[in-house]
Amino acid sequence: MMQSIIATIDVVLLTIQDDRLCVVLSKRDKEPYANLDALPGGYIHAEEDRDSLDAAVRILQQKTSLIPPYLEQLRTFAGASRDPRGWSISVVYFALVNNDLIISSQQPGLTICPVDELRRLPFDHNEIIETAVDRIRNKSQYSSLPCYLAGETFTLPRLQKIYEACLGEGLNKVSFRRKMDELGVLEEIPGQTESGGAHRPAQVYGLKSEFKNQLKLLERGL
Amino acid sequence: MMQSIIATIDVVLLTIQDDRLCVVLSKRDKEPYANLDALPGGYIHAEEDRDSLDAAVRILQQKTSLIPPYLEQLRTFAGASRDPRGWSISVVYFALVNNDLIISSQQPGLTICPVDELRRLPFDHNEIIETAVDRIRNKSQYSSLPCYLAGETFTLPRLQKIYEACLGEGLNKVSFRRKMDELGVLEEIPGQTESGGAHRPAQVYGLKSEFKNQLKLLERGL
DNA sequence: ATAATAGTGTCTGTAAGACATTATCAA
DNA sequence: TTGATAATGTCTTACAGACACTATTAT
Repeated sequence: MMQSIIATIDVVLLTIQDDRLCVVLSKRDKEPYANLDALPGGYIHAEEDRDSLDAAVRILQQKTSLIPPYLEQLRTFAGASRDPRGWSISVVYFALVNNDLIISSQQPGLTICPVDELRRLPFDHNEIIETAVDRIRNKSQYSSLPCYLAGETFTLPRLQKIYEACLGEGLNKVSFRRKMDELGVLEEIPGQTESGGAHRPAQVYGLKSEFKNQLKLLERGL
Repeated sequence: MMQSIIATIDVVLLTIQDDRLCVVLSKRDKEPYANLDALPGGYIHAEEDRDSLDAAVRILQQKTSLIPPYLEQLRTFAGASRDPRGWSISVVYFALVNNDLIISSQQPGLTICPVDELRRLPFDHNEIIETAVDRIRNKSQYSSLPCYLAGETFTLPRLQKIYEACLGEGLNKVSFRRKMDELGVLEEIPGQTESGGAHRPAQVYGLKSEFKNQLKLLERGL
């Protein structure tokens, strides 16, 4: 005789705030752990979700009012002891979004917290976030992934800060620029510069349209 | 009202046969698709499996009589249309094993098939295997992963063939050996060589014991 | 002018691949 | 000896990081 298994989706939504990698938490409105901050999540709805990606998009939309520019499956966390309701499966998704979009979403109950300053979270959400941070660290080494954190337009110094926040270490400026050039996903926005103080203004770039929905990989890492 | 969701495990068990990357298929003993070859899989048993890894080990043991030296989660495939029984979640694991162990397991109903010669399989198992091949391709570039396909002892030319089968491309011998040296997971077995014909015999190596249960990563890939 | 950061040129050490040479076996 | 593969030495080229220099702004 089979006892029933709870099927849920959780999303690790990452963003950059003050040059730091942060995770977006949502205050839970139901038990268990009502009123505590946790990863945005919810049940899979077999009647309306065609697959788990569908479910992740729906849940993210409900909890954060956002459609992030990047969303992929992270991993599944499943077992008897991770949820007080019983044996549960959580298919976890991993999303990136520019901080400004979160602010402008005006969704109540959201908290943005640096990933290295998290307190104890409900369920196994700390472990899940660790896994997500490992993933972004890894992919940032050889792909255009962090560009999805940067918003529509950005300067190269800004993008380097984002890569550094993702990787958790400083990068060589010359090498970084060579690699971005090699990646070939950026396009200079002609004539547009950003003057951020008493110094030479920086050229503004955007993602080439063909890479807005497609990661580009490097042969050798950064 | 929630309709129930089927929770299963499938395992992509990969091995090397005749210098080719192969997947181990198991003849299904139940409907749907009874008597067809498919990935070894089964229901999660909430009463006896503590988590999904437990379930994968149990199912693999039942279907193949094997405990592979390497087992990790691959990805979850979930949706309404992948299984005729209804909305299903399959948490898929990815395992590596030396071919000799499969032979010696004597388990009936197993087929070993090159991954590039697969016919149409039940469910979304073709897509799942593709994902697994992508994974091994990727990890083989910068880790000791393929060593788990090599058995207890092996020569460097043999290991290079295995890496090449995983990567789907030839490798430079000198670079390969430098990288294996840099990885530092191998130990020469003193005095032991393998004479495979009318030529100089090759030195035999094994995995250092501290790496038998731990992947080692390269800073830069092969 | 000065300070501050953006952006680029150039040098150097390292690492990867290509090639060649030596080693060791069977026939 | 010959042929085959193992194993290693060495050369060349490419690339990553370091450093320095130029560019352009605000004050």
